[in-house]
Amino acid sequence: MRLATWNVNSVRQRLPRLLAFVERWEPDVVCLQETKVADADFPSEPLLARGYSALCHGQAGRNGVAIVSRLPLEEVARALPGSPVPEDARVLAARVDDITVVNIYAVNGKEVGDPAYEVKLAWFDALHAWAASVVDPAGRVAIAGDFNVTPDDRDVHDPDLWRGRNLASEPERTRVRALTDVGLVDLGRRAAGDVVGPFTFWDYRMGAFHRGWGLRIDLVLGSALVAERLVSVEVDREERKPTAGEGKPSDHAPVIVTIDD
DNA sequence: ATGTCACTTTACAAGTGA
Repeated sequence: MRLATWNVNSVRQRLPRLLAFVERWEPDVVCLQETKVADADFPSEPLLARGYSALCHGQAGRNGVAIVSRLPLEEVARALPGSPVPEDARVLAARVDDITVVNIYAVNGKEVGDPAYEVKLAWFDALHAWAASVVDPAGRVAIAGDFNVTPDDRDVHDPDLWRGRNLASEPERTRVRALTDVGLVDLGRRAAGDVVGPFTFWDYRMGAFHRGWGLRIDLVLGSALVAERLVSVEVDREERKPTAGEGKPSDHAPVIVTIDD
C-alpha cells in the first residue's frame, strides 16, 4: 500500500497540483490537511474521475481534513474525544484494506506562552488518551498528518534558533514521544536514519524554501505490524517549488509511505 | 526571523491564522 500525507493549504487552490500528484505517485490513500472547505464544496468529482473517492471532515475557511482513496474507505471516526477545540475539523479516521488510517491536523499553537499553545498541548493529551484506548497494538494502524511538532533537533534546519520555540519546544516533543510510547513508530525517521531532515515544511515568508529553512513536521506513525512492512518514505520536495505545477505551491511537501502488502 | 498566502467579512481593505 502506498499512503501519502499532505497539508495542501486549501484543497481548492491546490486542486491542479493534487490531481497531478495522484497521477504522478499513484498512491492508494492520501491524507489531506487544511482543506479549508465545507464538505458540500469539496472537489470530489475530478478525483472520482481519476478513480479516487473522498471522505471529508471539513469546515469553511479553516482547518479541515480529508482521506482520498482508490481503495474502499470505511469511516471509523471524525472527532477527537476530549478535544479542547471540538468545533475544529482536525481528525478523520477510516479503515482502508487491513489498516486503520488516522488523519490528523494538530493545533499549531502560535507561540510558547500564547493561550493557543496550551490548547495545543491539551489537544495532544486528548489524542494520546484516545490513541492509547483505540489503537490496538496488535493491529495495523497509521496516524498520518501535520503534527505541527518537530520530534527532535534532526527535524530542524537550525536547532539553536528554534530551541524552546513553538514547533520545537520540549513539552510538544514530549507529547509526540508519548504517542510513540503507545507503540507507534515514526516511519519517516526510521527510514531516514540518523540524519538531518528530510524537511516537509518551509514557511512562505523570507524565501525560506530557497534558503533551506525547513522543518519536518508532517509525520506518519505506524504500529509495529505496519512498521515491519515499511518499504520506503519519500518527500516530494519538488512539489514545494513554485515551478513544479499549475498554480502556487503549498507551504508543505507531500510525504509518501510505501508498505508491503 | 517573518520578505507570503488563503480565507473571511455587510467586501472594493483589513484582520486572522498559519
